[in-house]
Amino acid sequence: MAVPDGPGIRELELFRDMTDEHFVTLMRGAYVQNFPPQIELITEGEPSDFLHIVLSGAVDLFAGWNGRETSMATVRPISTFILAATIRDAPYLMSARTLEKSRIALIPSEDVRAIFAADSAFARAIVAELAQCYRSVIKAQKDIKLRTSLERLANFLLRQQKRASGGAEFDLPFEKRRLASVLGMTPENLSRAFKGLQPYGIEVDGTRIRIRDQALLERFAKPSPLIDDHAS
Amino acid sequence: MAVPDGPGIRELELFRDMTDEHFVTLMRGAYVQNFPPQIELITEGEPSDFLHIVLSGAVDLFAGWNGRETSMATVRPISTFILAATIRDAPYLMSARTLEKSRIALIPSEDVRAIFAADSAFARAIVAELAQCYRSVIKAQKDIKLRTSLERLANFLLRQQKRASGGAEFDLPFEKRRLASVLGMTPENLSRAFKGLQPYGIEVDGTRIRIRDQALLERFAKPSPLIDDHAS
DNA sequence: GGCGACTCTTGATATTTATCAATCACGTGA
DNA sequence: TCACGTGATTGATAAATATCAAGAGTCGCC
Repeated sequence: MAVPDGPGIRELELFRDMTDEHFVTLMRGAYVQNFPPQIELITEGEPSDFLHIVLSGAVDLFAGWNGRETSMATVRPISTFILAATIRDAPYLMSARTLEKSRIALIPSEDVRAIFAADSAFARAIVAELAQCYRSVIKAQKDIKLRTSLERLANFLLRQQKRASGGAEFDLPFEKRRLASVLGMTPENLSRAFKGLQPYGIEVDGTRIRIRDQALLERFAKPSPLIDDHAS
Repeated sequence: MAVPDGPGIRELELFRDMTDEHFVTLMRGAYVQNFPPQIELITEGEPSDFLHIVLSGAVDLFAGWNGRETSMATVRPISTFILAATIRDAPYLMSARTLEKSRIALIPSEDVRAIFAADSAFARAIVAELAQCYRSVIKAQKDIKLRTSLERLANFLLRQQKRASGGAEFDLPFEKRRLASVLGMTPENLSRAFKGLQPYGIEVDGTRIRIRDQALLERFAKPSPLIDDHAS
């Protein structure tokens, strides 16, 4: 029930430039909660009552249809999720579950919409964030429509490598079966895809990845900033 | 070169609530142009100098990688495209080309960003539009990750039917090869997919579609508002 | 009317991906 | 320590999808 004034939130791009007064108002109705792993935080189809912010841990956004399920994205600290549903006051399009023990801030959607109308700096930040999210999904869409699973994996590894300081070795950020789902394939196929990348210098040991020949992998993966740059 | 004060733009949700003064300012730098079919309006990777608005005709948004190409969406009057790139002042993630003879309004991105900062009603409208766009892409992503090509086609037909007044017969809104690309398959496979839907009461005659048994098709397609409702 | 360019369709085949079943590896807790 | 559960891997097979190569229809145009 503590007000989430701890490290992080205020420094989020989304809240950085709004007035103190509005920030306090927003936080008054908010609360922070700790969740164990594998807890379903929201369910697709439900009304969006809260804007969620991951303070620590990790959250998986996923969606289902007709008995199938697919992982759409992983949210890591410190960022928000389901902003769009909150803004439009529309039902969630995705479900969310904790991957690890996580600390989540919840801000009533109503308050977000109210302050959004009153604080133009906040409004601007929301627009920037939404535009960013939109572009991320477009990139994911291009990834899946233009590339084979092997190419998707190769490019994922390059992106992950960059995120993990750029060295030749790094760890996968989550379980392989979730990676498979994110990349739009089955766990069995992911195993085979890793083998398929051996000729391009990929070594796998459990969750540890080693890129033996950076140039060779890049020649195969052909990463493009218009798909793989998460920043722009 | 005429100022685009004709029917439509001002009534767009995006511009409806902004002040007259700001609207006029925005339109001062804008211009309207007619394009023949198959003209490439923008190219992915280029800086986003203009917000585009389709006044009449139709525009295809597509993306390419490594010699492949895929159709991402079709923009029909009256709506904008590449709003996100304009807002973030980032390069286009998609290219755009006219499908038919089209009338397009172009508003300098700089002006959009300036007025956006000054007019809170405009800012709010942009947020609503962006959130809408984001949700649309999420739905498209779910469509492609959770469904087979046959299911995607079946649901596309149901969506198209609804858009075309809901009768048992309607026309495809564009060429089959583009439809194939939108649905993430090859033209050959689309042909076969249409045949595969015959047992579910689909009849195809050129661009004309007939749904002989609505309930049967829906039982197969299992449309979901969380994927197929374009409105919410 | 008939040529040419184009899309669409069809068939044969290859590739990619999924499914099913079994085994392996690893960590946890009794 | 050893069973147990879980995720990862592997192999065999099936299904989905793509590719290649014709052919058939369509449309505009001379």
